[in-house]
Amino acid sequence: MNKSAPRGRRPGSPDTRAVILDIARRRFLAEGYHAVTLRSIAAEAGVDLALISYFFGSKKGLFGAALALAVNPAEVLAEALKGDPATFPQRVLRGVLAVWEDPVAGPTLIAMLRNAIQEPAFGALVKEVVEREIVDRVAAWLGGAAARKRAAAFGVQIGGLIVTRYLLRLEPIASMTPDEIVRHLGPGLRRALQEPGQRQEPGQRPAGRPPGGDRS
Amino acid sequence: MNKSAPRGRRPGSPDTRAVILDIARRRFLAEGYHAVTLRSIAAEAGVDLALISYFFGSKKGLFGAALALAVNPAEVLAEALKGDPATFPQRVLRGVLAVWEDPVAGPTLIAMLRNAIQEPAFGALVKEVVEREIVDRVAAWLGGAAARKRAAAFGVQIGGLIVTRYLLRLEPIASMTPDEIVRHLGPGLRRALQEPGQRQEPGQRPAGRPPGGDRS
DNA sequence: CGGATTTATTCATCACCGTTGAAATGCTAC
DNA sequence: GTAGCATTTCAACGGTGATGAATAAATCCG
Repeated sequence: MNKSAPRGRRPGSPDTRAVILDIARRRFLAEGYHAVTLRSIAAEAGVDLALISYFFGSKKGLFGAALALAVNPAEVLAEALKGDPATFPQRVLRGVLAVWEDPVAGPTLIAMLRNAIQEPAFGALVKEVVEREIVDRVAAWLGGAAARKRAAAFGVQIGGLIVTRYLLRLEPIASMTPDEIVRHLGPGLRRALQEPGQRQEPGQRPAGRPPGGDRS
Repeated sequence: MNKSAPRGRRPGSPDTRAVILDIARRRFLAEGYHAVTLRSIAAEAGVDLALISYFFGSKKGLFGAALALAVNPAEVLAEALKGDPATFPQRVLRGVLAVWEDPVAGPTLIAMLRNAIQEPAFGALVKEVVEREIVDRVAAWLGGAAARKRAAAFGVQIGGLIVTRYLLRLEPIASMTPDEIVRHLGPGLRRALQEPGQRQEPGQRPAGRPPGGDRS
């Protein structure tokens, strides 16, 4: 019972590369980077192990290629930046929740973040993107004194939400509804955007700061 | 040049177990779980590979044993719960910063958290401890409506601080001084502890809310 | 003291992992 | 058609964590 396929190229034009990529994506998301072996992917694709190296160079290369087509999280922010400044935190929260709970984008982002936390090379990339695309933009939008630090305080809370809700799945944060999240996190988020000395005036946005303001 | 040690037990009473544990701790903290091989630890300890399995069962067992003697993060909270309620957030922030920047406890906690995020079994343990020791206690201390959810909003921010500052080392949060952290995160943290509907009155703790203890 | 038991240690080996180089085969351009 | 390129399998390598058997010291017990 010699079932080994003949040696060279297969007849027809089967897109083997795409098949491997599909299987890899599904497996990596479901089981995590280290738990998935190249051999098992090759077996599931009905393909020799070496073909994966041929197409993607290495296991890391395959992982990167499989998870490449994620959404760009910066778009959520760009969208949220456009509306009424008074409700900016709510919009960001809604957007973040929508993206991270999207059945295709969410798991991809989670897998990427998981790996960023343990793989320094990958982590540096995430770090750079977040700093440039998130912190700097919020800081520019904020203006005023210590804008970058206020943006950081904002980012801390968004990051905390993501990690506790989606990575560690801590309760009760993991099972709260989006409305509850907005209700409980919105005020603190808004407060973090203000300048630290200031008191919050009831019923209005902190005065004297038109949204197109000066740089930090 | 046959340098192989004789087979059985060594003379004297060398505490080989402790030696292995020491080396393992240093290496795991410096290089991370996956980068360290049991063989390299065994070599550095001048010991056969199988001895590690004999003492600790598996690589995971060794990792757990090597990182077991960490501080109890719940103590930080217990300490902070005792003082003036108005400055509770500041005390927690100072305590968290002190522990996570401690040269011995800090790296241990970071390594544990890193692994908790990628290893579901280990993550479940962290999850349980945090929920029981942190969230529940803060909720009990808070009292009032939706105490557990307000405590969760608090925990989100503390968790976000830890992840962004110590795990991902995002700027500018990673290089801010403790004073700056307290200045920028304190107000948002205090706001998260209040009940969501309320407006913050300047200069005092939230006044007596209507006792309509509605579950959210 | 001396034999039996427990504890510590090495050796040899296993199955599996990711990577690599060589060979074989089909497809495409000239 | 045939030369070259893209795809595919095969075979092997060194490295990994785990495990069972052999051996020697320490300890217990009479």
